[in-house]
Amino acid sequence: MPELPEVEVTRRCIEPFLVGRVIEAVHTTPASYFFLTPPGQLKKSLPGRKVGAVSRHGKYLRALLDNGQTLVLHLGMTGQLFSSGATSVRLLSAAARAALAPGEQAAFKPDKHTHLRLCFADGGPDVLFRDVRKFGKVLLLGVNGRDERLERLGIDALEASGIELFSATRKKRSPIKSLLLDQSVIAGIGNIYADEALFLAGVKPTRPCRRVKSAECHAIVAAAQRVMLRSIETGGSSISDYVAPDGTDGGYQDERQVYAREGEACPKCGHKIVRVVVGQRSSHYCPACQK
DNA sequence: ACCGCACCCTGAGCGC
DNA sequence: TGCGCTCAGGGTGCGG
Repeated sequence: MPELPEVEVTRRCIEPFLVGRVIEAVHTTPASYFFLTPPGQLKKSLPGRKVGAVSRHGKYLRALLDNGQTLVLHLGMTGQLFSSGATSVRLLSAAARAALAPGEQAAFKPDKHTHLRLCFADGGPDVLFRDVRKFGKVLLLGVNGRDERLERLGIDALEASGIELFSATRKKRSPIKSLLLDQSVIAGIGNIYADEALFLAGVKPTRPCRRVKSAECHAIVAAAQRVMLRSIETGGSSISDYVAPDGTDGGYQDERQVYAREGEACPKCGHKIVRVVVGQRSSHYCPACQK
């Protein structure tokens, strides 16, 4: 599931396939809530546009266009952004995977889940946006276009300090885990990195915000940044459907301490990792190390 | 005002 | 073998 590190890895990988290229044609699936900007409008507005910088805020990607418009992408739960040259069995359906000989890699062919496909005037590789569960988003912002969901975002998690988190805890009663997932406070932290950060900081996910001390907030944010930077280095977490744009798997899932390790031994003390539900999300922690 | 929860979607995995 | 149920979860929006 793409969180900040996976989105950043995606940004770095897809940037060379976007920057400086002129869009020639746009292919999409039919209109759905996936398209905040209707497909018809994308097909009308995007051709002829040259792509400039590709940036990221939280889990959102933004591609600046030469006319001042911005193409905004959110990978949602299962979004995959990659170039047409990528090969990976992870990009294929289970049925297509089963048909492959062991070890064989096949080039990806656009399927019913490939909601956006950008073709370029230079005739080089296409850029594809595939999303099985359609929780992702595509939005074309006008020159001075504003979007509430983007303006609501808090400071990017890599730029944050404990101060933003601590000041938010003073106003809330909810569990600290829920606050970490609140994108309007700190943007980019998702379920995996929230659990990992709370483990490293020794704070139980269910602890009410008001009972989290300032020093603990600093520790949580520092830990979140540490695990996310490390995850970016290793190519992100390839749990669920995430795959980097070059078709490779990330490596961070192998470094998880607690996430999806219910019943396993805590790496610090050997206690069994426990799973509870906090704010409709499964949360994993060590009952001995996290108070 | 704040918080919990349903909902959007599809495929994997499991039990019968 | 095959069907049907459950679960996963980011973000939004509603209702208590």
